[in-house]
Amino acid sequence: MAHRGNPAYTGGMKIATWNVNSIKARLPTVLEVLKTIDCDVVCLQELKCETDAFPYLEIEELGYNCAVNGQKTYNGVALLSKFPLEDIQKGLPGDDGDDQARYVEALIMADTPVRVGALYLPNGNPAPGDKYTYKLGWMDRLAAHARGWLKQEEPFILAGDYNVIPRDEDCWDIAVWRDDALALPDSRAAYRQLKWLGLTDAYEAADGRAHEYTFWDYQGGAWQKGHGIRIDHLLLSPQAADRLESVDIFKKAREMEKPSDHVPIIAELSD
DNA sequence: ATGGCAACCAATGGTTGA
Repeated sequence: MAHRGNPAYTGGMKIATWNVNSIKARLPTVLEVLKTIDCDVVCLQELKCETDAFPYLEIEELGYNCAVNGQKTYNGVALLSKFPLEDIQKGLPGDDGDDQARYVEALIMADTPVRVGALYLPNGNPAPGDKYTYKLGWMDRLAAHARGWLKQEEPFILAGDYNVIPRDEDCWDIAVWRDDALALPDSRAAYRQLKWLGLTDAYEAADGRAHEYTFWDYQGGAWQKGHGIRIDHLLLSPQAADRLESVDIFKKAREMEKPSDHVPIIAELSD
């Protein structure tokens, strides 16, 4: 793949997920980051724009095919791929009546095709409440969908903003987060349920260090103080996990001009 | 005691996010 900048490189795949917090407000930053991290597949969340308003031209110019599930003002997800996309599906099965644009998947036609789902899991606050119930229901639907995929025994990846802090050491101060929808026992149990199905958290498998984060609040100088949380994850099927080489959190994105409050997390897979 | 920060839509403030 010449686009990797290494003519001798003939395979593998770099896949990133990043909550951009408005693709319109962030476009110059997004384009610069995408060029820098140079991934084959990118999952974007919180586009905050309708499908037709997605900046297709600018993103396609970087060599990406785009599958977009947009929505006005809120949510919105996109799947970008330098390989052709097939079987594009928007929304999770069982989403009937759910008008929130939080999921898009496609078959990435790499040498070995990989199915990828790009997701923006509900925040769930305040908990308890309707929003928390919606979050847990959404996670159940995601697990049901993953179960169906696992039966195919093919490589697949569910990547996105999960809005779940998996472990105490994935935040700067668990005392602050313990009663938050991102860390409550039911949220963590639902995340563990995904892992018990046989999915692998790429970060935990390839790195696993405590106090490495993907989100820092805009408020209170959280970035400068190191007050972050790890909530953006890539979950890999066994066939994808077998190929996991490394994971990198692109923290540089948080100190750029007009940054998102999230940064990309990147997994590299071998052939 | 409150707002803090950023983006959005709509409207000169309210809502959402995490």
